[in-house]
Amino acid sequence: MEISETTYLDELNDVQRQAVTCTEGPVMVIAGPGSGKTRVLTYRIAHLIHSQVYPDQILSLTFTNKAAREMKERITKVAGDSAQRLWAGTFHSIFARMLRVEAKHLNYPSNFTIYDSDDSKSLLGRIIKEMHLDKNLYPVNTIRSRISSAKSNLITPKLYAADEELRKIDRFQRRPMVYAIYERYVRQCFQAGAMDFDDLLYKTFELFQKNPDDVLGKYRNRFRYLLVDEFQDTNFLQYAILKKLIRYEGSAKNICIVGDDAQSIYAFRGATIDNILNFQKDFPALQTFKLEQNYRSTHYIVEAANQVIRHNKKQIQKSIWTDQKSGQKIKLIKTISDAEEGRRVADLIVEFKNRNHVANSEIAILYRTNAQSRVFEEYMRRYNIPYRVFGGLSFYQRKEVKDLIAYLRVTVNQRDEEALRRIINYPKRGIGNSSIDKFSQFAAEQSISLWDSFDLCPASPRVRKLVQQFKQMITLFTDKAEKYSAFDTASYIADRTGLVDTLKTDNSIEGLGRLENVTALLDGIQAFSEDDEVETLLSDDKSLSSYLQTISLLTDMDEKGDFLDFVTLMSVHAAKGLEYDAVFVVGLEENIFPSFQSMESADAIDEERRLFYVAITRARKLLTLSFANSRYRYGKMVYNDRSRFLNELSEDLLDGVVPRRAEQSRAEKGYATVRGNFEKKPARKQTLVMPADFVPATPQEIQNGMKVRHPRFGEGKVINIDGDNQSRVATIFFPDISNPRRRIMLKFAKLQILD
DNA sequence: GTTTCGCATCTTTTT
DNA sequence: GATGCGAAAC
Repeated sequence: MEISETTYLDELNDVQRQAVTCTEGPVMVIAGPGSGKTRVLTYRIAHLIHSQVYPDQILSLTFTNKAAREMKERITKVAGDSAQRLWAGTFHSIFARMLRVEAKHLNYPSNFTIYDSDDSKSLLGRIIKEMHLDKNLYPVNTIRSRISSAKSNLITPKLYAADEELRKIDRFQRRPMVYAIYERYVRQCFQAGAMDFDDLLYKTFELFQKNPDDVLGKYRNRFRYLLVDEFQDTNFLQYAILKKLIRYEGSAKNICIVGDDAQSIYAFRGATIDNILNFQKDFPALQTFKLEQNYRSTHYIVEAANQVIRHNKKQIQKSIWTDQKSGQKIKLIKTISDAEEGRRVADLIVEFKNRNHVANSEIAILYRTNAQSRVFEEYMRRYNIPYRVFGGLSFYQRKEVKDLIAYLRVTVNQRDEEALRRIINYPKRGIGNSSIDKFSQFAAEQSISLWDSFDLCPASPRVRKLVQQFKQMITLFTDKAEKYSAFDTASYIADRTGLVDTLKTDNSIEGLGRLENVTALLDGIQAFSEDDEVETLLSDDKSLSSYLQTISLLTDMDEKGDFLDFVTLMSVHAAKGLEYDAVFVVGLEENIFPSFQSMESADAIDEERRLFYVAITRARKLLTLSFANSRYRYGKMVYNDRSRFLNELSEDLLDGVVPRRAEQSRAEKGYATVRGNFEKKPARKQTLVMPADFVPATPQEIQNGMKVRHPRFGEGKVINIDGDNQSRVATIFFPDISNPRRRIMLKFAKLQILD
């Protein structure tokens, strides 16, 4: 049953209605928190369908599966079942779906494997090892993000190798071989018939670039209307793909982007605000709408959000307001320890529930890092409050689940080296590391896959026999997968490999849990195989290969369980787009929120502030902020000052306040502020505090022999200068640190001249 | 080839 | 505090 047009348009305010009905040409909607953004997006799509646009001509891109699913559901309510044919999904899932169809244009198999970040990391680790590079100089995480950002900026290995700027930075960081690692990583992924998360975007661009007529043309014709949610979180590559699809000669340029620069919290992984700025240039006929009325939160909460975000200079001008009552003041809680913080929050949750009779599902605890969840879990258990932790280890990342999935992956794609290595000797079958290394080396020399080396590489009769047995088993699985359903194949594999039997012999509590997880995985596969309701990447494709591609893009946010009543525990990042009656933002301390990694750059602090802005605007009625004087980190006690963000709130909004001035900072009292445990010197001079009016010296100002101060390393003396202009590098001696001779690239350093 | 133990590192945030 | 890796023992 559909709702008539007049009805749904009546549910919108003036600006919202304009944003919905202005369907032709480029449109930008700047949407403050709680301003009805989702409503605008869904009604806009519904309106298009009402205006005789076919649902499958509409492409709607979001960042999470959950957002996409909700949107589809809501549109179906307004526009009827035909909305199911809408193309709505995450960038990654929509493009994976296209790539599956178009794989042959890229010389990839359509059942290509999607490498998750663990796969990428283990592949990179192996490459670094094989190249005999020092893993301390080449940490996988750093290398991975370097490669990821190269891909996100459309820099191929070739371009990377030729890019003097990039190479110079790498050399400066004593990692001159990054380009070679990148080249090899890309080659191995291709060899394995695998794409990583970035490839799903990168290869889509490449696909469009290389096949402008037959492929790109097809999708241009199909998608007449584009919608992009959370546009502030798109990166260069995502925007490049969007432009391919919509910005061409003769295009109607029906693209609608929705976003909020104040909620941009993914700059760390390449999202760039430039996209919003460029959008106005790339689409001159742009019409802009600003949604500024907040319908979600009480006045106090909206005001707090405004006060905080005001400290960020770079912003699109807008003023968020609400006509709601003041509501309850914001609770501010100070505790002596992290455990105490857990207890107080649990107390308040009980109190809030008793007083207001709200469901658990209306309550959320939000923290900066997933590791902070532990104390809260403990107290939720102790108080018998049902809760659920999102983030952290997801279901599909658990060892036993990954093992079975690895078998399935190899069954579908034998070249999938990450999966193959995981299971070739699990359960134990006598094929150890030295044998695998031999095969692997041979494979590299011959440029063939590890799997193919099993037949070609010379080996002892014993190893040969074992490997052939393994190979036959997998081939048998592959045959099964072609004849039987994904579920039948998977159960057969779980049985035949002895995975389930191994787990059954373990009667410990954890062992039982593991068995349960494998059973749950099999249940999931069954649901996928047999249940039409379960969403798949390609709606009609129930193959094992389709299953694997589908789950590799799921996160535990996407698990069901909406019907259960639990308190939500999650990171602030994960909470974006969600809302709750009562929100507890915890751990508001320097070095945590804002994170210590952000301390040295003003831009990073601004991003932390936007993150805090996102956190507080999740609350509808009650917002509670808390911080602890001490907490355990890596099993060590650390002491942090209250977060600077708390000082950006005016006292008249706060309740239960610790008077700010009375709360003398530890640094003022002369204590050394312990920042994690990475610098072990206990009584370090307070060189970390830079004067408020501090302006960093320009690279040219720094001269040999000068005394300078570095925000992290303290005072030091310049003992050498080399390079010029942009690549001017100083060698500075910092007596206060463990490794006192440092080479500092002046372009990046924030030095203060002391002479 | 397999197991065990000690050590280092980890924690930012996610598709 | 947990995990994962490498060296050394088995």
